[in-house]
Amino acid sequence: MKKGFTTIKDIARELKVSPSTVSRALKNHPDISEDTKRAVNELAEKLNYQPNAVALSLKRQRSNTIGVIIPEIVHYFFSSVISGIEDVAYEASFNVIICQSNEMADREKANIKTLLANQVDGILVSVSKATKDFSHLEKIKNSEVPLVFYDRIIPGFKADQVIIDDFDASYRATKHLIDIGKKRIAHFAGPKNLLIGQHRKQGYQKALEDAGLPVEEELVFDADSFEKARLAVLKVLESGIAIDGLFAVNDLTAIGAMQTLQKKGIKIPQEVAVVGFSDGRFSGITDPTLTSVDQHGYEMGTVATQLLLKRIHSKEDYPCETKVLNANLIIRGSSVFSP
Amino acid sequence: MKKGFTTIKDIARELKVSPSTVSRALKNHPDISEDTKRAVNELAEKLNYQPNAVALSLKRQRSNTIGVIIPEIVHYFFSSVISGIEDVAYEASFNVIICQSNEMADREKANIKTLLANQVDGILVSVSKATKDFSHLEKIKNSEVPLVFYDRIIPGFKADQVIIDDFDASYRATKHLIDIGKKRIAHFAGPKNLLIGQHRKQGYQKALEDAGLPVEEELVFDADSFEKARLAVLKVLESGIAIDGLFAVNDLTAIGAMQTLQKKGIKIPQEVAVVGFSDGRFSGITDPTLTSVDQHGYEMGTVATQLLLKRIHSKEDYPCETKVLNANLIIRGSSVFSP
DNA sequence: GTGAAAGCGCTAACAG
DNA sequence: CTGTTAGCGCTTTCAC
Repeated sequence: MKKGFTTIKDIARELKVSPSTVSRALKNHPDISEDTKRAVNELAEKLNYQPNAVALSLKRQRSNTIGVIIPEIVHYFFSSVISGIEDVAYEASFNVIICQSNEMADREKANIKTLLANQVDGILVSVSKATKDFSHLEKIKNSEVPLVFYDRIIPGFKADQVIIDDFDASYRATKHLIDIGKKRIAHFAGPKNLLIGQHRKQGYQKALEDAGLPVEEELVFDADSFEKARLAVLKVLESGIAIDGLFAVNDLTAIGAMQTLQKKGIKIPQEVAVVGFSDGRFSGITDPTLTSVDQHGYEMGTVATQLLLKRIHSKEDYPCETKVLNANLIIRGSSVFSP
Repeated sequence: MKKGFTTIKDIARELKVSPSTVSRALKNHPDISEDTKRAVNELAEKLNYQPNAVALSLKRQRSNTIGVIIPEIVHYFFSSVISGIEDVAYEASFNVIICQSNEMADREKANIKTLLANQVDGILVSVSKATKDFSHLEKIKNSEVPLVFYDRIIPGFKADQVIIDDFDASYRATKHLIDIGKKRIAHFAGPKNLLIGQHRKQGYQKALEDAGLPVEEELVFDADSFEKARLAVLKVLESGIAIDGLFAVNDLTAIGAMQTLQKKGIKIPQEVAVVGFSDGRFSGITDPTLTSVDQHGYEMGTVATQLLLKRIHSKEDYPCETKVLNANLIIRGSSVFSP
């Protein structure tokens, strides 16, 4: 393509030496005389020589590139994961090819095909919600290209993985509400069929249990969006269920709930304290600011990439690793102590 | 790398034909007999043959890959741009290599080097805030790799570009406030040295002018963040400047202002109507919801990529194009008509 | 200390 | 209809 890209041959021709000599000189091979080295490096500099990474990949049978499959890049959590991936990859001189599945199984499949065709040295995957059939992922395993799952894993699939301890995070979020003196804490829960929703609910219930508080199903509501939260709050208020705390499965839900509570004249955190689960960067701009679990997307990206690079660089096989990240509870205005 | 990747040679050997025959059969070349084609395709299928994209790139001198340099992926605007890029690239069977500059000039430079070394067929750039020296970008131009700027351009640099009409958007935002009956509209402005800030302020002023309203410098405040907005509002209130409308240079600023106004008992939009400029997805979750300019990041990504692909596929040179996208004003609760 | 040659996987011009 | 050959840019044995 682009004419004007200097190759090793160009340098060799000009200097009347062989391409192999140039190649060696450029990598400072001990066999080459100082004179030749100097001449080669000077000319390379002058002609702005750049090694052709594609030729190198073909030769070396490795591309110094890792592939990433991400459900949807526009979510703050995922973009921060990418940011972490990118940073670690950059440090290790690896490129990153990003593919979005847009939550479609077909697209995920096509992405994997592309990545494999491009000889990526490893693949990071967060599976799409629509993926039911895992044969394309099995195919990666068979191709001996290292594979690491992040966030959305496939239970039982043998591969390295990085996940968040949803149970623990929810436990701590709920415990925090208990610690500041709340006794009837509602939970706005996610879909029952998603692992993530189950774990968060279980953490909530365990915290109540451990504190000797009753675990009541009537305090758990099916609400995992801004709008559903509004409705759920209205339902709570109408039915006369008295609550003094709320742990929501995500931030948007928490924010929807806060707004509706406030509209009804309920003071936050004095009357009802609220804790969310971070999937955005909303927590700092609400009024009051929202206590929330920080999912550490960036860290997840770095850890997953480190796992992958380790696998790529290792000669022999070793057992799969699972890293469980602890999510931090960031305490903000919506749940400060208020006796 | 990965053993077990089937190559054309493997198929050829097994079928006792030459690699070229296999190559031709696979691309349905008319010269090849139906029998051979069938045999080849069947075996290819069976062995799960995938063409090696790296070898193809080397051969063809084009990689079917475009490089993207993005300041920071975690911003909603930028991640939505990527989403647009990705979608168009995917349709055209192009891969996308993403590099973050993290607003650092060095990193941007290194990224470009990597992209060129990887023989990308074109590059999309939004320049980092720190970039003062443009030699690395000039280098792209010299290398004959097509280059398209999106959002952050370099004035005077000859290349295709896609930008948003900040002036027009601000004009319409301000005009909207005037249309709903506001007469003393403040502007919370961005840094004076950034083009973007200048244009937004100019659009604001022109709208006032055209409506026959006085253009007062005392109504323009240096405030482009959540926190600065708080302080600016307090200043406004203390100084007794009466305002009934506010156009902020971005959403976070608008939200900070709204909250402070509300805390002081001022009703939005009845007493003061507020309009932001979207750089996030906050507008739907504030109370009231925030009227804001939608920057159409996704569209910017698609348009920029189309421009780039056109340039990549075109044989002859043609004059640089500049696409100016109109940003929509999305009217929400913070500025509904209230006589 | 340097060069020639082979080869990574694929294609295409040229032969037959 | 199919095979041979050369070559994309680079590295790396093997010779000298």
